Amino acid sequence: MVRRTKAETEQTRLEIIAAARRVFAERGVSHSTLADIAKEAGVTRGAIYWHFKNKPDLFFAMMEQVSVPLVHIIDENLPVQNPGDPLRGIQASMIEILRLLREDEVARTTFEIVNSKCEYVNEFSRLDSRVTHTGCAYILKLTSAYEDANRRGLLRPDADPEQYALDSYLFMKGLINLWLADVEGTIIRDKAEALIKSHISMRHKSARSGDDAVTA
Amino acid sequence: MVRRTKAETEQTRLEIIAAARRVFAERGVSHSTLADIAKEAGVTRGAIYWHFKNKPDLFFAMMEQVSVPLVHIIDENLPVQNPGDPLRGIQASMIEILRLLREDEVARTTFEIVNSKCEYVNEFSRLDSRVTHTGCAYILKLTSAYEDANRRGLLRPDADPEQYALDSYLFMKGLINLWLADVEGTIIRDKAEALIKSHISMRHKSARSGDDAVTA
DNA sequence: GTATACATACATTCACGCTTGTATATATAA
DNA sequence: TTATATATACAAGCGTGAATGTATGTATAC
Repeated sequence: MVRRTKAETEQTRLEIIAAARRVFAERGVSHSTLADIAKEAGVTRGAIYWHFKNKPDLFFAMMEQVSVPLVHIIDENLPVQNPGDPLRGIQASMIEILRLLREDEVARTTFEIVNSKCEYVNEFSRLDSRVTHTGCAYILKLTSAYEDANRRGLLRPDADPEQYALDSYLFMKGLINLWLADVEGTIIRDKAEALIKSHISMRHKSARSGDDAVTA
Repeated sequence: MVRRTKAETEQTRLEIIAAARRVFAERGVSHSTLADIAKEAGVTRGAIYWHFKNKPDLFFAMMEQVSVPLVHIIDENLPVQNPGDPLRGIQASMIEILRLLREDEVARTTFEIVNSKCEYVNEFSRLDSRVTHTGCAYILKLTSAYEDANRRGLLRPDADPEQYALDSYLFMKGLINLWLADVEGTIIRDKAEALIKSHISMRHKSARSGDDAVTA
């Protein structure tokens, strides 16, 4: 086969990425050959080398498919959702990220690969710093939200917004990791949402009964 | 060369592990060949196959070298250190783990490999569950400590010890990860200890000025 | 017609596990 | 005490298979 229409070409590109995701998830990135991926996608290695420079480039394209909606989720929930209660926004962003992991198989599989099925050396080390960069952006947004909450007098008197933000980020980072590792769901998959609420509730200046009493 | 004394044999074994650690750290586990490791250790592949079954077995031996002192640190600091204040013990265990990362290059390098330079598929997936298992043990110990603190009335009235423990574990998991990724030290390496104190202080039922006022 | 979007073929490199060879240590018997 | 047998601790080479990148072929959309 040969030259196709633009739409078909793009379709081929997407199918190669989807195939790469499946193969990466099963064998790990290092042990996934471009021949395997090509076979899985129903094309040959030539097609892959046409669309992507090499394996790291393909891997990066696969990551982009998820990092974009992830940033979108954060930006949608963090500040806008509950203008009156920033803590609500933070909590919402965390819960929505978890929902993404639960319901979006593409996102979940990609996270699994990025977390535990890729070695960040040589060509791939720059991808690692890219992940870190995205994380730092989330930290900054969390810091703003906590500063806002502090101005509104919602936080404990001894609160440091920047440290709260870092603490929350590390919590989410750890949560995602363990959530992915906890395949059987016995450790935290069923407790994750309650855990997030506990994490946020801990920051309130006073104890709260339910999770609806939100007043400044 | 051939048959040596027991002490020399053990020395060879240790040097092979040390060489593996260096090579793994540089090239990643998948792309490290046993020949590379042998050359780095000043032996041949034959020596490696004598001491270890295969690459996963060698990798596992490398991990054991660190997981043993890690568990020791936790057990030494968590309950025993400050019998009067369990929160102190939790904080101490966290700070000591960080000290291990900072001062023990063997531990630090091993953590780097385990975290971001190994793909947990096939033979290596069982090693991943081993890491998770060690983590669960830490969670249980943290839970006991928080339950103790709660009985002593140290925690916020709305505290749930089990959720506090999970939150702390996820925090440490995320902290170690980001600490390792933060090679330049600009993100958290210099703030890590303050962050731990903030994390613990947040759990106290009332705000505390310094970090020395510990009374039941 | 020509650039495009692939498929195909090829050459090189290289890791892994196995097998075989050998020098040394240790135990035991004479 | 010494000779011998055997286990130990490694070295070295080999065959197999496979992955990468590139070079080239080719049919089609534009």
